[in-house]
Amino acid sequence: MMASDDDMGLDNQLCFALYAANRAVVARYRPLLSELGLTYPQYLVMLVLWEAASDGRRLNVSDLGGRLRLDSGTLTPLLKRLQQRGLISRTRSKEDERIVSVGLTDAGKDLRAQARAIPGQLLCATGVAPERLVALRDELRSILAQLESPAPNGQ
Amino acid sequence: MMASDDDMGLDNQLCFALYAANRAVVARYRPLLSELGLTYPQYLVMLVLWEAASDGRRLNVSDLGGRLRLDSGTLTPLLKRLQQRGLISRTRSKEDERIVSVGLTDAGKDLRAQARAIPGQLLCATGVAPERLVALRDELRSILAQLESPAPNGQ
DNA sequence: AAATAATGTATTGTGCACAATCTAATCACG
DNA sequence: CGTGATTAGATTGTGCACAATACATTATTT
Repeated sequence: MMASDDDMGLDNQLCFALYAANRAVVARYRPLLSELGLTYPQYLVMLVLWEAASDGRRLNVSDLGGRLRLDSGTLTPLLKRLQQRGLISRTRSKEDERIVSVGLTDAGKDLRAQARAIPGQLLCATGVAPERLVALRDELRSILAQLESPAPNGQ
Repeated sequence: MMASDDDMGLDNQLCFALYAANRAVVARYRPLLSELGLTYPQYLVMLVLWEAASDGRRLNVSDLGGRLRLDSGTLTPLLKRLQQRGLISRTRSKEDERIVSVGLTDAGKDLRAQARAIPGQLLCATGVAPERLVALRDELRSILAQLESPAPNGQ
């Protein structure tokens, strides 16, 4: 299968669109999250914790990493900052001292109420119909799944 | 217009899909670009420079920033690293000493031949039909344009 | 011409991402 | 038990991103 310059064009255009759109979304969130004292990755961590907390669950660092596809090199300092801000607690498991369990403090739980107002504003800012956003989400998930699957597809 | 929890769901899912898909694409590029001694953002800069060089043009730092939506705080150190690797030249304009003009060295031009092989492999790795990728690109561009437009759309 | 403003880039500081390495704790097995 | 392998996090180092600031150069104003 030959790679043409047209391939190069589409691939590069798609890569840049993905790269730029993601940063544009983050940029739109930034001032809103700044009011909560959160960065965008911190917000994503909080979303996962809020969801788990609604079932009364705590999560390990590796659970968070699995959900967000982030490793300990990213999560450890991020979680320490959330802890310093009093939003989460980090405790070593008594059963297995290697494991660090992460849970929300009362302040962390309370922050959810303020965060509720944010997503609607962003959906609006995209100026795209919800059903197209659903389709977009599904396409991105499909690509994500493909890229995460092993298949380096020799040749 | 009320924001429901469903809104929160879609928005968060879309944000995460965008965030994760972008990083997954970058991760797929990484080993390929590593053979060229480039990072992903450096590769994007080189793409812009390769395109300009085909017309014999040099670009200012602000031109690169406009294309890639990056500011000098990101570009200056990135360009210095490309210069250290001998891929680009950075020269102050004689007419206006504030301006730094960026152009490709011979080594930088030669690297394009090696880079040609890369995009095809990535298109293949997505496992998605080209026409769907075109549609995805256009959706992302549309969102990007909306988010970059001023319209905070009061209320 | 002198003062002021605007422009283009550079610098500094914070916070991701991720590779590579390290450490400590658990597990597997003889 | 003890040895080695595995696992979960933490640490270190590099390179983006971006806000804020600084700096030098050019343009504008008076």
